[in-house]
Amino acid sequence: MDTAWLSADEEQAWRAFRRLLIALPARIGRDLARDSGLSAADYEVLSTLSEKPDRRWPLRELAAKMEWSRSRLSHHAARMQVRGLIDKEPDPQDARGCLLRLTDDGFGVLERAAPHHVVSVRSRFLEHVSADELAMLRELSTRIADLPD
Amino acid sequence: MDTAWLSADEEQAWRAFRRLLIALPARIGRDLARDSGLSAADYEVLSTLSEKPDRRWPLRELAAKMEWSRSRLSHHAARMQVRGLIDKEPDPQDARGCLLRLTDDGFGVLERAAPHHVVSVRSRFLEHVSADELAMLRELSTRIADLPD
DNA sequence: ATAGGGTCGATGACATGTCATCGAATAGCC
DNA sequence: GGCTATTCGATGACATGTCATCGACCCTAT
Repeated sequence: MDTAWLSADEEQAWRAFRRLLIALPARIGRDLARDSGLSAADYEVLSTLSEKPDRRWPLRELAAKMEWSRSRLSHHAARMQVRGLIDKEPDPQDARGCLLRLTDDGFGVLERAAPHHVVSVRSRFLEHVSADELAMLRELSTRIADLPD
Repeated sequence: MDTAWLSADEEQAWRAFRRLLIALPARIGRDLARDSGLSAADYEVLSTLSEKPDRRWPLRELAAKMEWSRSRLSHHAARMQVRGLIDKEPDPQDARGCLLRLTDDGFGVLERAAPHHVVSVRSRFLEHVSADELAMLRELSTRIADLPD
C-alpha cells in the first residue's frame, strides 16, 4: 500500500469523520448556550468541580484532569469568577497554588443545565447509535486517544 | 429507560468519545503547524480551493462547502492573503461577491504540506482503525452529521 | 424604471485560546 | 541552612472565532 496517499475509502471515511468532529461539538455547544447560558468549557469546569465532595479542586489538578493548560484554566476561571460560578481560595498545602471552588450559584446553574444537556447529547448523538456501535466507538476512542502525543 | 440520565455505559462511551473529539484534531493540527506552518483552517481552505481546476471559488460558495460562516472565511481569507497564500478577485458574475484564488505560492505550500499531513492522519488515526471499523465509522459519522442542525 | 427586501463580503466589538514570561513559593542538593 | 532549578498561577500580546451591523449590489413585483 502506498502510504503517501489515502485510498478512496480512507479519504471518504476521514472526510465524514472530520465533519462529525466539527459538527457534533458545535451543535451540543449551541444547545448548551441556548438552554443554560454556558459554554462547553464552562460546563466541563462546573461538572468536574462538582465531582469532588467539597466542590474544591486545586487549579493545577483540575487543569491536568481536563487536559487543559494551566494558563487556559487560569483565564477561564477568572471569567467564571466574575460571573459568580466559581471562586478562588488559597491552597493551604501550597502557597503558590489556589483552589477553585464551585459556588452555590454555580452548583445551581449546573444542576439546572444538566438535564437539558443530557437531552442534547441523546438527541444529537446517543439516540442515533446502536449499543454495538457505541461499544465499538468507546473502545476505538480510548485506543486512539491513549496514543502518545 | 430513563432518558433524563445517561447509563454507565453511555456515560463512559460519551466521555471516551469526547476525549477523542478534542485530542485528535489537536494532535493533527499541531503536526500541521510544526511540519508546514499551517493551521487546520488554513489547510482546509487551501485544499478546498485546489479542488477547482482554476483554483478559484466565490467566497460564499467556499464558505458553504466548508460549512463556515461568511464572516469567518472573510476574516481568515484576509489573513491568508497577507501571507500570500491566496488572493481576491472581483466576481464577474456578482459585483457584491469576490473570488478567492489559490496563488502559486499557496499551491506550493499545499503540495509540500500534503504528504506530511497524510502521514499525520495515518499515524494518529487510520493506522489504528481496522477496515471494518473505518466503514462503520464512516456510516455512523455521515448519519449523525446529516441530522438537521 | 424603480422601490423594497434579501444577500454579498467587510468590519468592529467581543469571547476565548495559545504562547512566552513573570514573581512567588517549593523542593532537591550540598 | 542556603543555592538552584522547578513549578505554581497570573498576565499581556497575539491568533482566531462569533455576532451584529454596514454599505453595496441583486432580484422581483409592480
